[in-house]
Amino acid sequence: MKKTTPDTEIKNKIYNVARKLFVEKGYHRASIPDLVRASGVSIGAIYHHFPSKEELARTIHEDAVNLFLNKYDCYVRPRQSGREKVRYFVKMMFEWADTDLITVNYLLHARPPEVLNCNFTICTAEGLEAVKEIISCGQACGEFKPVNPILLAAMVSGPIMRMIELKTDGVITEPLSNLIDETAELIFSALRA
Amino acid sequence: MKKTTPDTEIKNKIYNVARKLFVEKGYHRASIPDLVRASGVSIGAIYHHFPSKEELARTIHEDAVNLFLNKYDCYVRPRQSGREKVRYFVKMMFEWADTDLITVNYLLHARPPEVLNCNFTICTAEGLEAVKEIISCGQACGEFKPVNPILLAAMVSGPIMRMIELKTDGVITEPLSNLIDETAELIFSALRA
Amino acid sequence: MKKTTPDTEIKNKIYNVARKLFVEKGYHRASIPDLVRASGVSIGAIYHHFPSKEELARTIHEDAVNLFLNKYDCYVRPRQSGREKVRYFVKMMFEWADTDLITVNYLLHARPPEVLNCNFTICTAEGLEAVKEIISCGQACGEFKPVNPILLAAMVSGPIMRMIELKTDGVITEPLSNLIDETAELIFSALRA
Amino acid sequence: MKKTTPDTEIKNKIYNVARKLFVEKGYHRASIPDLVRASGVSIGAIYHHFPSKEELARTIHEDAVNLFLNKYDCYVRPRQSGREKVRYFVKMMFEWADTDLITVNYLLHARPPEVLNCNFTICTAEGLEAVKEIISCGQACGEFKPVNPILLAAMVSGPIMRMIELKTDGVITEPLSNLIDETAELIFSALRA
DNA sequence: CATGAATGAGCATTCATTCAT
DNA sequence: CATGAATGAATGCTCATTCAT
Repeated sequence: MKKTTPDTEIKNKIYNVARKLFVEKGYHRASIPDLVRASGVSIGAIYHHFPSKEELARTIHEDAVNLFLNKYDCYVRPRQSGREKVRYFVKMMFEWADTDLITVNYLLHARPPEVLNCNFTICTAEGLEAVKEIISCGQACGEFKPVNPILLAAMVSGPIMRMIELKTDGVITEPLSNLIDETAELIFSALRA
Repeated sequence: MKKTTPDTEIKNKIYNVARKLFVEKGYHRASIPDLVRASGVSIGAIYHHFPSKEELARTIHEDAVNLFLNKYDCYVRPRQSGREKVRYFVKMMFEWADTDLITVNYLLHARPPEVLNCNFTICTAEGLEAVKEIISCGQACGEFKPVNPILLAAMVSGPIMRMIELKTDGVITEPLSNLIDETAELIFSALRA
Repeated sequence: MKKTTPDTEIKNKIYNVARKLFVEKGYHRASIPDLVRASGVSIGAIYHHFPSKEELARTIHEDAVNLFLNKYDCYVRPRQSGREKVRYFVKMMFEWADTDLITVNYLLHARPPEVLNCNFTICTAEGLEAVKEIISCGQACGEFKPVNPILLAAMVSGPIMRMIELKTDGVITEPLSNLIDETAELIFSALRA
Repeated sequence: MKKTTPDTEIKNKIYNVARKLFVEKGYHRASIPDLVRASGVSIGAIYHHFPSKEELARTIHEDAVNLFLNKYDCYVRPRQSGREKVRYFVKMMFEWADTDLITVNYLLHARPPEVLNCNFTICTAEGLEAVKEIISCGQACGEFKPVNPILLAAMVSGPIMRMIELKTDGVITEPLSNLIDETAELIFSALRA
């Protein structure tokens, strides 16, 4: 994994505050002056560490994607059955959301297409690939229904994303990790052949 | 249903172009000059018909919400079983998305909370109520699993939203209406007791 | 006296509301939309009766000037002595201010130079002439001090304007007409030889 | 005295040009682009140094008020008799007007009430207090007539303001300082018991 | 006569970015 | 490395005015 994450203290400050603001207010409403205010760092310092606001956003985004892919490799890929992969995918996302809702929301909602030229959410590009891999594994061994795989992918990612949104919006108040098994089971009961 | 939709030709032009741009570029990136360019209407005309950009967005948003609620009342509420309600909800959303993807996406993604003071997506506020109504109906008669209703709600709305996103992103190319039965069945198999 | 004052009901409405707003908010802050709001008259009607906002202001201003000159001719000019002229000038202004503070303030403060190309306050142009006439009359017959007439003019107009300002600002609450004799006497005691 | 006056060169430039334009054209007609044109400073620089046009005006205004109050404390307050106070007040204002007509006119005419929330001219608020102090001192020791003090105040401030206006309008061409004694004497002859 | 939709120049302000210190 | 003064394009919006009805 390419390490893009900042290492000096001040760079870290900028990075973290930026991620928070981008999620809270959206990329366009989070201005450099906002960032300066919220971080206590100078304009100059921001432009010293990042070539532009857009590049700062891209860095944050790519780090989140890489984190996602890493987590996926660790948590999900090693599982043998489709059912287990689904369970661990839910577990991975819910625990991550409990730990760092900001990053997860960035991944889900920062709507990079508006900002960057890439178009990534968990179910698009690399994200979509991950979920499709779960599906094709489950379908290959006859564990999942032999229907349109895109549809099954939506059955996996859709509820997970919704749950995280509902957590973010305060509709769900308990930790998502309490709901891992129930959610995974429900999703699995839709997929199972 | 309160009719907020514009009636003069030019007001309509502004309204439609605005909705399109707000979805395509997001509220903040869709500037008034953009709107002027895209619609051929003058700045003054926009402000003659709508008191502000924000109010224009709010009008569009409320119209979409009202449309959703109306459709829900017509399509979904009259169905007797939970299964039928789910099927007609999927049908309603997929056919709507095929007919007017812009409005549906506005509803799903325009993220009005950034802009407006309301916070509505199909699964929040009125939208959430609609889906919860489906769930509680299905649970009341023992048709659906007696688990956390929020979770079941996410199992309904999540996949639908995902499918519409995938259609928007071009991952799905066929009309969503081709996938109504399959999707509804899949969702139902997750919910069923 | 050239009669510029409007005669139709609607023209009158525009005229009176405009004068009020020009004094209250100043010419530049009193917008045509404000005028429409405050008068209930349509934009079109305003432009039907007056060629432009500036011309409307000029009309109002010239009427006020003409009114001033007429009043001067009636009240002040016929007086024989400087003392009487001063007394009647004070009387004229104070009674006018009690009756129609708006017009008087327009005359004093609308600062037409900002707006129009004329530069008139009671003590400039025609206004100045009036006061200078009082002074030269009083000086000619040895009633007033033989000092710089401009200075004496300032001694007449300055206190009168100040009193009207203080009335407008609410510092003086009683009718100015109660103060006519006292004021005139005070001014006269400064001028008298 | 709180020092609000700017200290960097560019801030000074903005400040001085703004004061000049506000007096010449009035607050509302003096636009930021005008300011940019007249000062050679960029828009950004203006907003870097002052949070808004209104705050810029308020700063200028408050500085002028403070300057007035300081001058009053130095020149007028130490005088013992009412006559001397009047003389020094005239002297202070006339010399100030000769030196910096712009600031004095700002104080007299910028009509901040339209803009700001304070309502200060020499004879209102702090200004009025200053003149009233002169009056009450003179009345206390029987030097001035025992009439309505507001009236006496108008006899002091009115002619002074008129003279400065006449100087500004070009009616008076010689330095006002030539007229100090004559003016003070005239005013005093009105006040004296 | 009267209306009000339409126009577009102009305004106050924000913001990403540069660069001299 | 770090600062923050300076820039000016771009934005949302207001307003005097025109003109078809």
